[in-house]
Amino acid sequence: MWIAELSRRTDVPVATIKYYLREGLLPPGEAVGATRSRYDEAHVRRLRLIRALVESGGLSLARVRGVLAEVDEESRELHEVLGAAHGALIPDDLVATPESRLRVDDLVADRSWLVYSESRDRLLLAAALDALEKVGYHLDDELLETYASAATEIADAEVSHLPTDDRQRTVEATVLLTALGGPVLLALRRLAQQNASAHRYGTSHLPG
Amino acid sequence: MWIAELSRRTDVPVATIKYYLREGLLPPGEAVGATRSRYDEAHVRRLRLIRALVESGGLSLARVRGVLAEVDEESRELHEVLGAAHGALIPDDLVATPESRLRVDDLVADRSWLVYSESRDRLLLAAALDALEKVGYHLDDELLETYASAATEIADAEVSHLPTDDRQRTVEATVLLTALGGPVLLALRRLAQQNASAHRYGTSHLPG
DNA sequence: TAATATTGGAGAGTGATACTCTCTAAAAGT
DNA sequence: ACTTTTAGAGAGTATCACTCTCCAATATTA
Repeated sequence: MWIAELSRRTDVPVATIKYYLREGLLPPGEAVGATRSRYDEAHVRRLRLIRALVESGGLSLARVRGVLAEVDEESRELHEVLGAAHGALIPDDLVATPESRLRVDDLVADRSWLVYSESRDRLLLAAALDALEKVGYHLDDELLETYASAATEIADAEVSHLPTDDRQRTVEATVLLTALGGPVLLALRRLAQQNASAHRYGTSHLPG
Repeated sequence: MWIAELSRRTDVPVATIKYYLREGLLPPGEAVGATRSRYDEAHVRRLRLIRALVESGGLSLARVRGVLAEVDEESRELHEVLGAAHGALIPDDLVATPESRLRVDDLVADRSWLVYSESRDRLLLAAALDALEKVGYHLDDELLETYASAATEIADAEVSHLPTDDRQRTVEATVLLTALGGPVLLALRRLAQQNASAHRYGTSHLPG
């Protein structure tokens, strides 16, 4: 298909597709003459993936580029792709206090989680805990444990629901579920918070 | 304290504080003469809250402004503040298919969640589900139920851990926990995903 | 065959966001 | 008297993610 059809199929303006091509987010089409290239289903899928990560996952194009590079890394073992993709999703200017880092290491050790010791996700969690401390809000162990248990249930279910037929699909689904499952989970948590809050504080009015 | 000290105490540049004042994110100090204002602890707290929401919660200043407006709405009942704050946290250009909205309504009804029927969080969840559908990834009922159960556990724990001594603190803690608890939860989920993935796919290498 | 439309490629322009800088006149400290 | 700080307002800057404009080279249609 030509670029116009690719645009129609994905609802992405031609100018934007050209921009993604320039930025290396989308691989070039098959050149047919000097002013024409042919695109295929892989381009449609890739373009939809990019838009999903940007629009719904809230990723910057730079981060999408990093994630796609990992997705395309065919040589990596499947269970390494997840860690690598996670790494690409994480900002690179993270800092955390030694206290939080230790707390995270202890949590991981207590649960015997198989996580690379250099995993940047550890740092991400430590930084998130620090952010709460900084505004005077300490997340106590009980709540943190509840989070960790819930996270375990979720992650186990997610990984067991991953398609395994085709490597490329598995990798794509992994990235998608990590990036787009987050918003789903957070939205559910908010609905559940409203419910919990209504039960605790809502005496006078009943939700309609 | 003068603006210089406010800046020192919060690590926010004077120019940025002035910008927040202009933008109405920070209430003006007590004017002392024409070229001098006095700021107090409330300003320190407010400024730290703003930075936390922006830097760690990833909110735009426009959204922070909306959240703060709800936080300052003294007349509202406590259990309404949460819904209002949630509303302010949600983008206003959301759309979702009727199918997803129905699915969300059913989920809420099945669990007998006390959630306002007009709650924009319903729409947020429906839109998140749509985003996954759009890239050809259907979140099946089993996984959605797992998410919902986990979300319930988390939300119940969160709401029961909220401080209740002082109204202003409760409201602030609610906003903080909603905005900054998300990153904590997502980071934990990622660590748990790596663990699950290692158990499922990681046969040859052991994490070091 | 002539007129019209589409494409690849590259550079420039745009609009939003979140600052950051500069300036002025007033006042406070020394 | 002199230096420093401030409020307030406007202008300038950096980044991001497009979006527009242009050109020569084709393709398509009349």
